Amino acid sequence: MTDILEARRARLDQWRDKGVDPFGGRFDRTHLAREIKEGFAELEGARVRVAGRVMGFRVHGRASFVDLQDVSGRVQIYARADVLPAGQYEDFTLLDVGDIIGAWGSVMRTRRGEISVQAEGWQLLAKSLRPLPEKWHGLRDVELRYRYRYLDLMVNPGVRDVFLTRAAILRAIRKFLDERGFHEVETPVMSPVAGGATARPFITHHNALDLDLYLRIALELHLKRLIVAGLEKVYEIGRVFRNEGISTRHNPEFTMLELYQAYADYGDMMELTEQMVSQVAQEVLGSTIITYQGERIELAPPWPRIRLWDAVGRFAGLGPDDIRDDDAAARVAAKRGLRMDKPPTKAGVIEKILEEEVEPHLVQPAFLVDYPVEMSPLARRRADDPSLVYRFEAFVAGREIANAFSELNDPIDQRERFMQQAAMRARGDEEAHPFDEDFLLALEYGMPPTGGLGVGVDRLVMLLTDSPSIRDVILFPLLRPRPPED
RNA sequence: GGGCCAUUAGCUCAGUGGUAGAGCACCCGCCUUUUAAGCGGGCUGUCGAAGGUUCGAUCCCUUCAUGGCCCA
Repeated sequence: MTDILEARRARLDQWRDKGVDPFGGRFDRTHLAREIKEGFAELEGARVRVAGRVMGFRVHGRASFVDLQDVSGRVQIYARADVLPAGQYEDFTLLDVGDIIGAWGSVMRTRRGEISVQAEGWQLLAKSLRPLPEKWHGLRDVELRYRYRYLDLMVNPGVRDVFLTRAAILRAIRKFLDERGFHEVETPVMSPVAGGATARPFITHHNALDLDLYLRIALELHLKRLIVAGLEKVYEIGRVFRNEGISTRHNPEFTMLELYQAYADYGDMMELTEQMVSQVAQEVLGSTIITYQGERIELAPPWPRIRLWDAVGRFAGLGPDDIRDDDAAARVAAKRGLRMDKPPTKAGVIEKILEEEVEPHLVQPAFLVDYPVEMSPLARRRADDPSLVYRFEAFVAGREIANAFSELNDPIDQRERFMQQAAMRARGDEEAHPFDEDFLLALEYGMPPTGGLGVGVDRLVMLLTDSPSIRDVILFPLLRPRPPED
């Protein structure tokens, strides 16, 4: 190991001795690798300037080949001693795999048909002092892939595609919403109360104010204040933080999209959701039909609306009367042997049954609608059945990808809901929604009827990139820190 | 939190109760259309950590660490 590092350092000194700065300045580039390959018919013979990392290096005596990788892909550099200016070929053979260079010359095709740039000159832009992972197998070790993601991206081509697709998805979402008159806003990450969802927050501390603050677990309550303010159509795409376990579906920090539309309701949100997801897929993948982990899924609207109690009845054989209140719920949980990690309240047991017995059946897109009020402290009650709220969750491939409701704008009902949640917290449910007096104050000024929607962006990206783990779509997933060894 | 699995060279992986291996990478030489270039020669180790069993442990046992998968 140290041999390789020493050899690279020696090479570095060699460049310096030659008067070459091994960490050069800017380089004017005219073409990306892909542009040269795709435009070869017009570019053949033309002079181009390319830059990138040396990923392969084949020396044949007085001629050499380099595979140069830039963000778009790879193009070969063909260097000949009798074409390059005096001395430059000899220097070229001193390159190492991993070095970053710029080169210029004419576009040509080799005898074997490889589109190449025949170098007429080149320069070193950055010396690499460490060996790259194995060129054929790439970086396989999952821990190393996450820990040294830059190497993963460098040598495993599919990984880069996933993250470029992620960027395209975010672009498509913003375009979709901007075209519909939504305003993108930014709200606090740190605040004295972490509400808008049921989850345990992270806590931090502001020194000058001597104040404990929570990292947000949702965007909801600040965005609704903006609806009170009259912005009418707002959205935020931002990081939220939940202090829970790590799994293939959970990372402690992840990205949520939330949007709120004044004078709309959850029915409008359903239409928006199915349109947005299918249009984003069409724009990014060129189709509304996707394959996720071997399942063929059609995302085009309309998606079926299934009442929650119908789904629970069909898949679990239970009705509202079986889980009428907390005591009944506890009996069902005991009878079914449900392993509850929270107290077996009505909300908790229904959530568990959905998770275990209903959601796995929802492979094709579907909306589960009309949730019990106990599960939804921020949603408006149904006019025809006050035990239910106007809420839906959208499922694709057995996973929740969106959650939405007609927002509760009655400050008196909202206060009662917060009090119910406080009671649940007193009974030991650490995830119950906190009481937020400041939010109630905003509601008391009057919030128009509003439809709100939350989308788990990482899960959407997983779906559209056929990724089995959330860590495959998060660039730097949380790992225990480990000091680098040398 | 529980179960199972993994951890051997920079990377990808074999392997054995008796002085540790391959390919890639790296170093030297040859080679002017190669592309997992080729040919010849060479170098590469705290076998995750600690303790135990043993004449002897990378291998067997225990604990721990990190990670993965499954369960909760």
